[in-house]
Amino acid sequence: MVERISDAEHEIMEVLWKRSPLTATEVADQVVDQKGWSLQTVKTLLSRLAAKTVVGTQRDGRRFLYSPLVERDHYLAGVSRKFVDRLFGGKISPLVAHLAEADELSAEDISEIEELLRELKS
Amino acid sequence: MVERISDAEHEIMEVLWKRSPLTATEVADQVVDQKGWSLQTVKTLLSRLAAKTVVGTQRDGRRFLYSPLVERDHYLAGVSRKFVDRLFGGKISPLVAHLAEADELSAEDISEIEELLRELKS
DNA sequence: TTTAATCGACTACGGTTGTAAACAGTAGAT
DNA sequence: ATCTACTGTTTACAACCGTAGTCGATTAAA
Repeated sequence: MVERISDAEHEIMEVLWKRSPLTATEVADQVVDQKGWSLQTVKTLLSRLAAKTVVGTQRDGRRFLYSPLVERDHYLAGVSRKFVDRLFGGKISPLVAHLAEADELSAEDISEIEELLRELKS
Repeated sequence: MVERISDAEHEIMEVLWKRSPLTATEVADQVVDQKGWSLQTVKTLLSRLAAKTVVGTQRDGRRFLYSPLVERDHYLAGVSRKFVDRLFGGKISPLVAHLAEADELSAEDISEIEELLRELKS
């Protein structure tokens, strides 16, 4: 089971999943402006992620290089499962139905999903 | 925007969405065994939900009757949106793809979703 | 009418989260 | 050799969460 990752921590993970290893400052450069966080905040989040052993650290002189230790796919699969279980009794069709009802599905979404399903069946 | 509802609170909401209004004890009867909570815990959760104005209270003698003030559909739509936004860049097809890859989609799920999409397009 | 059961309100308390300041070590500049 | 800038570490702190004990009021029972 993958450790729980909070919302703010998840932002950091996304950065590292895009490219790694990175220093704290490099990570910060990609989120500070967008999220309005301070460098200190980013460092705290990185430490917490490291403590949870969901990112790994590698010394590079006086600083650390951070890299994800869990794969994005693996993590997403886990949280998706939990989400669908908790809110939709484990079935994804009600979720699709909900998004559909709320007009959250674009024509593009629809064709993409159809394509996916076609592949699945073949 | 609907107030944030925590996991434990959500359990309570599900009970109230099924039937309402209910007294605290009645709500508790439906979750205490299953979740291993005490009656006090249920009362606390109900109070917090009431404080968030996501359930309403109606005096009935010395006790309260609790009812949901937000519709389940509305709430689910909101959290689904947030979830898909945060983890999948707002697009649901990657979510479907994930569940599919993890073999989480049964043949039944697939046909249900196809049916949904057919309806959408008509 | 005294008592026992029941209600909601208030209090508690350790853990997590978001957000960061303060601090201490160190490498590089002067 | 000193100072400065940059690192990670430690500490902070309020809000939220899970989980519940306690307390004062009230009602139903005896």
